[in-house]
Amino acid sequence: MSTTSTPTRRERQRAATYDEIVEVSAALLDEGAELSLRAVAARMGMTAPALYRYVSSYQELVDLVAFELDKAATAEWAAEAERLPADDPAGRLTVACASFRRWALAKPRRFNLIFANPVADPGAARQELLTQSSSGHYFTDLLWQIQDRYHFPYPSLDELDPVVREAVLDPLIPAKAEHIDREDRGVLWVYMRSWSALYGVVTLESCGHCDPRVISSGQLFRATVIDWLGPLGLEDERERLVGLLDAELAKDRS
Amino acid sequence: MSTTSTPTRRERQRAATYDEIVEVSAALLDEGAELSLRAVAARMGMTAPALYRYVSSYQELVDLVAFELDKAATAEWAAEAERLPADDPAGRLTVACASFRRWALAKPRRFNLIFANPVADPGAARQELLTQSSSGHYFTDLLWQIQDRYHFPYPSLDELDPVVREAVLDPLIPAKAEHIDREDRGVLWVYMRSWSALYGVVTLESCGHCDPRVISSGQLFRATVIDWLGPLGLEDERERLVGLLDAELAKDRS
DNA sequence: GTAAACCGTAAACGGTGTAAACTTGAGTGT
DNA sequence: ACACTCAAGTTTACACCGTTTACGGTTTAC
Repeated sequence: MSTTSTPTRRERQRAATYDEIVEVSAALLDEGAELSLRAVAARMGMTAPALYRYVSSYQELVDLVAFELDKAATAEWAAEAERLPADDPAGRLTVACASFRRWALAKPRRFNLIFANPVADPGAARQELLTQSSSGHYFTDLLWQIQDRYHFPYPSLDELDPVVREAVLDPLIPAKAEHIDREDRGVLWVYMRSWSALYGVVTLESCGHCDPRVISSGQLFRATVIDWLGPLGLEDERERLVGLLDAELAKDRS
Repeated sequence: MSTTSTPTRRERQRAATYDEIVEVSAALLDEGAELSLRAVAARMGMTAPALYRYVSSYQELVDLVAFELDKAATAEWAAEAERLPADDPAGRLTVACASFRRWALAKPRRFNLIFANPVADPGAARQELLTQSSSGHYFTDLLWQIQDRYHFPYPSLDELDPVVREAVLDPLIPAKAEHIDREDRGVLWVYMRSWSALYGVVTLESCGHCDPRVISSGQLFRATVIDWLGPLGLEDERERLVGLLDAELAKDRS
């Protein structure tokens, strides 16, 4: 069984092909071209049906690319956040959020593919991908570290709506959820709420559904992030974090 | 010139065709079928190129349908809000928001077409449509009525970021902006912020980018709306409005 | 060394948006 | 009433798309 030990030649080749598929797809996306099986295949020097050895449908190609680009993007802004020491999760979150937004505005087509894609209807396949979303894991983890350090308040299990309670006890986005004690799962509610806020502004800005000048000013995003300092127990760090945030936003205008 | 007086027979026929295009497109969308020129044309008993007498490209068809469906949806939840008297804008806003969400979850493909569509890149055409978005007008107007009645605080012009100030002075989404005194344009900032919050949760839920159980519980949406009661000066109405909101949310679970 | 598994091809089917040329029929001016 | 105009359709054609099928070679494994 070479699945865990050294991969065989064929396996390496196959993995490389997968990488190239993602790479080429990302290039097409960034060029503004349509993401299509034929275009990807052509640029790889193959014919379209050959791609069916790697993905079983166009939708699966999209899912693959979305998943990998999410992973890559997460690594990107995680790297930016690592400018700050590991014992400063609040600073890291601030930087990561700003990087997330910067990425979403710089590569709107990638953002759209990953985050503004209906994930609900087809049933099971995409739901599972959502479960292992890299960005989801990363932000959940940061938030858990912040709770560990700043002890922001969160609802107890019996304060939660029954349906929500069920969801935080058996979470779809597990992240490090197993590391979190059962009674402390209320933090996940805070996670969901803050993710909703972050996702909201960034999607609004990336999709352009408001005044472009307001987007470029960054004030909508700034205000939204600042609103969340309190609920996350970061009031004492306010000045420092806002400074950090403004420094990040200044990068966008250069 | 019969453009303003009685439309000529040809004009009426043409308008009817436009209506049918939108109608058929909506039907296709709701059936889960792809929205395509050929499908629309076929269902109308025409050939695809004939549609080019009405729209100059596929994108323009999409824009047309999006615009009209936005108008129709706005009329729909405006009608629901009119259960409440005209001098209760807060109640109307509460009901309208809940209706908006209900519509977004019930007709996700319509929602996606209108609100989760990149509007930024192509340049001018779609930007103009955004300007005259019915939903934008409706919510702006309600918020202005609430300000008129409850006098929630809003930033003065010199408190605003210069770029944002420019945007509120010469707004892209005009609504009844001309009715608002120049110095009072800061309310538009509150409008943008609350629109961002509403758009955010609803898009998150409609696109399914979080735990489906949390979506069905409605708690994420509920919490977001409640968070905005304070900033809109509706703290005194809190109990009544939350009751109204919960009554609306209860409809979804039946 | 041989059988099997894998990776690619070519050909084909039905679908898409779009451009061009052509027909038809209703509306208009004299 | 007749001719003219022009809008609203048609047919044909092209290039692209996802997908299926049948068919070759290579590479691997026993």
